[in-house]
Amino acid sequence: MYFSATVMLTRLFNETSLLPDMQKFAGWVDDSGSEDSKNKVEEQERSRLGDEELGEGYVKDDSSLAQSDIAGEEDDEDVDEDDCGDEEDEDRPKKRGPKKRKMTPARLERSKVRRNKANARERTRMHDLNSALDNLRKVVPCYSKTQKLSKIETLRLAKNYIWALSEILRNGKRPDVVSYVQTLCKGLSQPTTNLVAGCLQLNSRNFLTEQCQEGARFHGPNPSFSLHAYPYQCSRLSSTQCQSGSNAHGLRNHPFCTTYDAVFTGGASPEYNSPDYEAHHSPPVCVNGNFSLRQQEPLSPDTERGYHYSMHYNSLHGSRPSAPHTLAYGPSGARSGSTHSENVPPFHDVHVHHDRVPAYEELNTFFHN
DNA sequence: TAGGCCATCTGGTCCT
DNA sequence: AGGACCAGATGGCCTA
Repeated sequence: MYFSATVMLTRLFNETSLLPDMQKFAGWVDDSGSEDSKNKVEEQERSRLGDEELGEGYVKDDSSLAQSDIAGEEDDEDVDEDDCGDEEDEDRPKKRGPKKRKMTPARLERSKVRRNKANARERTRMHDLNSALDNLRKVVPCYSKTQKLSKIETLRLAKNYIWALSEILRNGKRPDVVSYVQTLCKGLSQPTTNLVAGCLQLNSRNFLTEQCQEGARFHGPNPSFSLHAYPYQCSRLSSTQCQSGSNAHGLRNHPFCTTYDAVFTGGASPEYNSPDYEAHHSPPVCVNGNFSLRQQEPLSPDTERGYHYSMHYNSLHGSRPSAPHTLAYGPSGARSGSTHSENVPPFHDVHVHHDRVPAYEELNTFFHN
């Protein structure tokens, strides 16, 4: 059995049976956004149907179908000729496969209907996929209704987010904000990096330059990151947008973005309960703690085109640190100061350490009951 | 104008 | 036969 990306995403975010208690726990209400997308889709469908009724829709469909069908009809004639000629010309190899039947007007019509139905199904499928992606956008850090992350960036950020949460659970300690942002931004484009940094109330330029200058900090005995230059300039988001923080240009603070303190210091974010939020805090879930180490694998130049990957995990080279308290995150960063002695597990009733695997199961049980 | 992103159509493949 | 999934092609929109 395999799960395609479509199935995974759709099941993950559309089938409420999978996550009812998690949603209950976190107060997720995904319907608002999906309503928007549904309305949009319905509007498009109405206009499309209207065009169709007017005979203006599916022009390309009809023409292409007509062309292919015409071609098919020509093929049919060829087949018929071949059939006649095969007996005469034995040198020519016989065509394999089922013989093409002549396209009668009825078959032509059925073919058109079938093609249109297939197109409609494909549209629906893609809409479902996009809807699932929209839901994913809402639960990853830095959700903005006006400045949506692209599909690929959404997936990358989600992957990093899961990774960061799993590291938090595994270590049972809060990371410093800079390391946390670094984890989230791994492999993201510069605009998205700026967006994430802005979401976390971190001046992205300072974040980047500071990291470049202080990169040595992350190359200690247990280095977590190495950071090189960011050659990318913010292209899609203006620099003012990127650096003015989460309130810029309609960007609304994502609960997780604004609640770094709330989550990791035990404080409460005043915005967290704001009705303005379209998204809700996603519960940290670590399925088994065994996240793939394939992040070290070379990325496909095709899929990763145009981006300069400037961060990588040095500590992910195959083996995990055996000590339960080995930090995958670097020392204290810009905001946390020297507060390691005050490190509080993000979830007071769950202490997850590397050598206590059942904690993950307990956590899963907690979220699924 | 180029490049990125996206929606849609389309034909192929696999499965039921 | 029909549906689901996938990838390629194409054209539109937006931004630098």
